Amino acid sequence: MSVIPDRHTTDQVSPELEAYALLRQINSMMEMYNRYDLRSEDLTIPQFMILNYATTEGVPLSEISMRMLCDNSNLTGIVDRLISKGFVERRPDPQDRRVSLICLTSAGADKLRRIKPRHHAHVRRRMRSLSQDQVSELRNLLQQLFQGLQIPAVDDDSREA
Amino acid sequence: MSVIPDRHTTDQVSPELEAYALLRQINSMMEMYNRYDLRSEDLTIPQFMILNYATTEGVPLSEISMRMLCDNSNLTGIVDRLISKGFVERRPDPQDRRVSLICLTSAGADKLRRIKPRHHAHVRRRMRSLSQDQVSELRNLLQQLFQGLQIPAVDDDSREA
DNA sequence: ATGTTATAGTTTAAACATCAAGGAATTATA
DNA sequence: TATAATTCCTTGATGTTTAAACTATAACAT
Repeated sequence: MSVIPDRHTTDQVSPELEAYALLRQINSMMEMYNRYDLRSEDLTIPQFMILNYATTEGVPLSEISMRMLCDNSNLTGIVDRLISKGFVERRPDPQDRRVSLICLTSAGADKLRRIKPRHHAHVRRRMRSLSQDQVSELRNLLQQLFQGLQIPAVDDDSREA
Repeated sequence: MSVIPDRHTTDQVSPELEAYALLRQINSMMEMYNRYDLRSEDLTIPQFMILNYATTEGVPLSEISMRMLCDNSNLTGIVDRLISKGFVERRPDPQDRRVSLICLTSAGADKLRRIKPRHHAHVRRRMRSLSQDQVSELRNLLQQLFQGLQIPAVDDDSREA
């Protein structure tokens, strides 16, 4: 392997690194498309995600942050903006006064009903370069990889005990 | 290892949407791990990425932003921070006075030599839940998907004028 | 009751991203 | 040569993310 740091290609030798680089790039491009789609609706990606997780009955903020794999503190500001747009509201949980429930308003539900089917259609269309079988195969591989990631990395090179 | 049960399971019907959801989640988790790894080196992910693209001879900033699929304006501040840490420097391009070349310092090269092999090893290790064949298969599918995304979704007419 | 620990959410500051706008240098075109 | 269009980079406004510190509530142990 070359020691000299060379500009482009020769670094990415292993299939693992190639696969991961592709995964990141695909994610970036899909995000670009999603951002563009949502722009005309005056929504950002995280705002749309929260809208998707909220319900009319209300969902605890921390449940949303767990699903979104992010910290509670992220959501505070995003929820604030969604509230100012009238799409969600905060309501205290009568069972547990620490919890604030994120509730979809009827305006939010309308918005979601209008956007979501189109978003899903876009995602499906953007994956048309794969056959149905290939999509299923991809999903299975990603599922397996995801589950492997769930159990946090115990380092090999760091001998414990 | 239960992946959080999704309340809205009725939404995720198609393999395409499932695959995309998994891709996003995997990307999030890998980023979490990467961020954690780099933390001890006092580097952020974007800083590490720029470091990887920079060379001692110098690379135009816009070349880096193209590779990173981001805007030039992102990099200005990140490069500033890398400069203040002594890992890169800006040099004017004698050929074209508009461009500023991002040059890896020897300190930056040292840092990179120390971090990069470990980072690559981590990525490979985190994909161990897939066999070698599965990794190759995944790479091929992602490659195909990525190429399909390259040409922006023009609905039907993929004919060249 | 008292104190400890854990959980839910917010706040803050620093870093990053997106987008629009602008300055400076280059290239294209008349 | 003049001017228009383009390219490279930066700046500023708005929004998101991370990490740490904080408030308030809850659960649990003496």
